[in-house]
Amino acid sequence: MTTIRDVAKHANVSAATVSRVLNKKGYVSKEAEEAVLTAIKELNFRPNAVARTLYNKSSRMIGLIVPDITNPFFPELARAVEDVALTYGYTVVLCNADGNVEKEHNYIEALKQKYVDGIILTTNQLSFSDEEEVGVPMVALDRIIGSKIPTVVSSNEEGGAAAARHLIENGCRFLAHLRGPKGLATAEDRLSGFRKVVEQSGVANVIVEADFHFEKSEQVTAKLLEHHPTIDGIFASSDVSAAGAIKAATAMGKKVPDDLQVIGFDGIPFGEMLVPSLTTIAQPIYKMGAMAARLLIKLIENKPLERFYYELPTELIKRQTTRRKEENNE
Amino acid sequence: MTTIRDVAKHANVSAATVSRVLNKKGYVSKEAEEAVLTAIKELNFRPNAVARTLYNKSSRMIGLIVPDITNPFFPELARAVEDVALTYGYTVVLCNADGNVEKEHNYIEALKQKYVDGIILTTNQLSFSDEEEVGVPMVALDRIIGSKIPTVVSSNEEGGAAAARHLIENGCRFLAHLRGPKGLATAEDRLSGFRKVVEQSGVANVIVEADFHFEKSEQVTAKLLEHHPTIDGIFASSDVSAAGAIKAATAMGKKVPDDLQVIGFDGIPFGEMLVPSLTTIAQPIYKMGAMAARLLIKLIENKPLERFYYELPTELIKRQTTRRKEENNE
DNA sequence: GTGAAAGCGCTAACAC
DNA sequence: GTGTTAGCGCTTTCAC
Repeated sequence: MTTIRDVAKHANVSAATVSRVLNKKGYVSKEAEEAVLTAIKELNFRPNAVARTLYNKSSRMIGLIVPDITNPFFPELARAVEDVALTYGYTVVLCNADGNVEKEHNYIEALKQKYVDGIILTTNQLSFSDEEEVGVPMVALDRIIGSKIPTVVSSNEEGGAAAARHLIENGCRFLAHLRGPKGLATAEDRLSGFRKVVEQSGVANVIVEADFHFEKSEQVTAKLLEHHPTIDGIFASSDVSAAGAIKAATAMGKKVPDDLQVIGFDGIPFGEMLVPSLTTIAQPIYKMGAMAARLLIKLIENKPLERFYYELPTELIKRQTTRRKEENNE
Repeated sequence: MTTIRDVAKHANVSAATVSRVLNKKGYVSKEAEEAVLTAIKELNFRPNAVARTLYNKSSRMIGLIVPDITNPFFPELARAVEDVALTYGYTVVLCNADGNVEKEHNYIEALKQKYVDGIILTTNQLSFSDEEEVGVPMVALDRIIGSKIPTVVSSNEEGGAAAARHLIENGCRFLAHLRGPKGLATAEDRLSGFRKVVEQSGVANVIVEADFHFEKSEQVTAKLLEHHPTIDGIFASSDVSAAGAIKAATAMGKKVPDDLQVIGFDGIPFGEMLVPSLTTIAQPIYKMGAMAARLLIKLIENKPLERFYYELPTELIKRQTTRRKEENNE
């Protein structure tokens, strides 16, 4: 491995001078600079990032802690984070914490020991009190952790409301909501938006737990439709959950959207690939990830944040699993 | 930050002794050890990973370079790599190279500068001659890079053959293959397996490019079915591609599997969520990732590898997009 | 058994 | 402008 001292010798200057031209800091004469530059080329020198990190206490790495990259919501988020990180010269360390508090803690410790400059958390659990000083810049993504930690979410409550509105406007008269995990703020908000609209309009409704989970949604929907055959609209709290509902309904001989309309939540690419394609409340997933990354980098660089809470709008994407009922029009 | 010297002072020993107990290396008296251990507890000392890395030239990190984590084949692979890495005390740095040679090179350089212990490559391109010394342990995953780099793939050719066989056995008489990107070994192998079976059995067939891509598959299938309305079986080179084919066929009024049978390749969870659920040639994705990670760690630890080429079997998973044609039975 | 000292490769005071 | 030096926090010879 060639070091800064090798370069220095080769260019007949001192290590300090080489460091100066590398970091474009301090005065260096034109001649010295050129000598160093050519020496660097000739020796194919690359500065050792670890030595730099040790001195600077900054690794230009950020940690991204997700519950499970296998959950189709997260790859796009991760991609956005990575893209922005790359732009600013950071690399990202991926951690799957499975919503496990201990695993998450261990990751945070391990990341700190590596001098990561910041951490993006998209975890299920509140794994530590927000007041507790973590000692490293953090931002929360798609999860609300505490008032001290900058947060990026989408408008889950309004999204839930929009979903209910859409089904009702389409003529549905008995709605079901396949809700997400209890205690998870995003799931609670979607439920709350749904509930408000449904109560206001006086439409019959049931709410059941489905945990964002495909098989569980399938099972739960099967039972639900058995007990309440007149359900004609389902709002699933994730697109994967919606797919489970559609599968169960189809297996029982119900036609989507004719007998039963279904709307999901998330807007992952997979919804478009279903037949019929899935109507959904889309979150701006990539934007959320990118924004979280940008906020984190601002935090790292001690730049001022305008706010600590960013709520990005969701959008109703009408596709084929919902349709205005003709017979209800005059 | 508390350092090894703080601990040393607190325990009335030298830094060297602390280091010895930290690494369980060299002789340390029982008393000294205990004193150090309690000092560590009391001061809540955590060794600085970067300082260690600088000295040891090993970061206990591995780089994972994928084309795009957003492609649903890769999250499971990444998860497997991360799980195994965690088991052995490694963390993983995620890099999306977009099949871009330059990006990939930059990543490799950046990773080396960080003293990563090894790299797993799942890239589209051969980005450098295999002979060229990269200077860091590497393994290739789902891609064949060169004879010197240990490789993990699944049996793509046999999988392609099995797909063709399945369609033919089911009574299809005119097959189409939506092939993957030209020049990509896995895609070529699937094609080659398909072709062998089809030629041997003398079944009519067409081959078109679809690039593993949903929209492209949809468009290409629409054209294909227009020109060749009697096509009754499609082998798509990825599950996403199969979804595109199904969508196009359905849009044209064809019923799957009655009018047209479709089989995919990959075995990603998404295939099960489709209605009808997707018959596919499943790769053992998690296993492949886990094996690659284990091989890499062996390489890192200078343990002997049994082989340099591991081909894991694919498996036909029969679901609802294919079905034996009754009218063809006697 | 244990400590002093050197050094991993880099940066930043502080001289000159 | 440039070099010398100390030091980031750890590990490891080499004395004792």
